[in-house]
Amino acid sequence: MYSAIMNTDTSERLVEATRALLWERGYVGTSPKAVLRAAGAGQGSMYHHFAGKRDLALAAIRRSAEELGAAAEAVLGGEGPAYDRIEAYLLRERDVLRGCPVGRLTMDPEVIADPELRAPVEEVLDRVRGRLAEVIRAGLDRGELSGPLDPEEIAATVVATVQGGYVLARATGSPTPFDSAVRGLLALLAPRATTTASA
Amino acid sequence: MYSAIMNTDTSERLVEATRALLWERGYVGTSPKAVLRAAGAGQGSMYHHFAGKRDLALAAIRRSAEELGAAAEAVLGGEGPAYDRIEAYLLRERDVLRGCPVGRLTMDPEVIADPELRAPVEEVLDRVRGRLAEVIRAGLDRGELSGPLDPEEIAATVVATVQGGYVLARATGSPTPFDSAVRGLLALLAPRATTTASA
DNA sequence: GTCTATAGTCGGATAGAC
DNA sequence: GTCTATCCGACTATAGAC
Repeated sequence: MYSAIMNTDTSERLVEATRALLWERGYVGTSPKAVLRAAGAGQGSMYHHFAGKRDLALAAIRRSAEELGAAAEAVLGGEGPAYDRIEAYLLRERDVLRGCPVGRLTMDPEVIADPELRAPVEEVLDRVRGRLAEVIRAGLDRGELSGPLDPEEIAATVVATVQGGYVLARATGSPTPFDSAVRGLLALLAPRATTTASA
Repeated sequence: MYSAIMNTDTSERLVEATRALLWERGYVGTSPKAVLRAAGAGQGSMYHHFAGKRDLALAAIRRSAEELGAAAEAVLGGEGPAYDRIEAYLLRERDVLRGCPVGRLTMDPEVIADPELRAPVEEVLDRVRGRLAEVIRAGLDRGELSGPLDPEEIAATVVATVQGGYVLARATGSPTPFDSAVRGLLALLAPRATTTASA
């Protein structure tokens, strides 16, 4: 395809269908047959555009990772104070009960065992973590955040809280524990009486 | 089995093999055949002791949940200060790269869709969260923890950080981000200069 | 490019001998 | 209680017609 325009074509529909199924059922739980049914295509179409299940999943995972990275950058790249940007990241619109389309894949042994499939997952999660660390570091420098905190560690805590929040929400069948976890973290991050350790 | 003694029997081996496979591959990724191979049993044995895959998984999930609850209670039930007990919970021995044998199941659509399979997962996660909330509430009452914090929220944050830490660790193939997330959370929980909001 | 037909393997479960 | 034999459908892929 040298003409990149015009794409509600079959290839496109196959990738989108795969993304949805990967999100819901993971790699092991997603069959080519199910993808074809969802995309409204036949066997031949899929094997014409992709080498097989793995190749199709690779395209889908790459796109999901890209999308997640863009969404994170959209809320973290702003101009406000560090706390506000972290808050925006934590409170951004999410389909909590569906879980994270990227984080979910880490529980798939076949994804984790395959370096190429795992790479987009690792990269985007690292990137978000790094971006959060920058925001936190800037916040500490400007005195917007209190205490002797390691930016990399806090960034990991923030991402982990979100990823773990999905787990709690799915376990209970309700978004409530996700929201609780996020509010708890925000309370811990909230600038206290700025008496730092200088007392 | 009215004589509860004597159990390295087949039934026992089947449950243990199922627990291990469920942990590694999840419900959809675990086949009866793989369980039988791991347990060194034949088809007949399994269908004699259990009604089928689902029934076997139910037994395995219940046991894993029980074990997790006991491990959590062991570190949280101590006598020390709240911070120390939370720290003990966060730092307890874990096979980080294998993920959480219980939390992992929340990503399995067939487990989540089946109320009986989901119940042990929900219950134990709720129980740990409740137990942590008690510890935190006591810590706040005794002034061991600072600030206007909601015990239920902080408890959710603590459990979420652990569950999400597994995700980050598996994504990178290293336990490091799990440890970072935990240390970040401990730094946030650490009693500051106890100047609370009374200034 | 897309379709149907076909192949070989595995998944989950049953039947019946021992 | 445990075993082997067997069933049927699903999974992943290939072949070849259109």
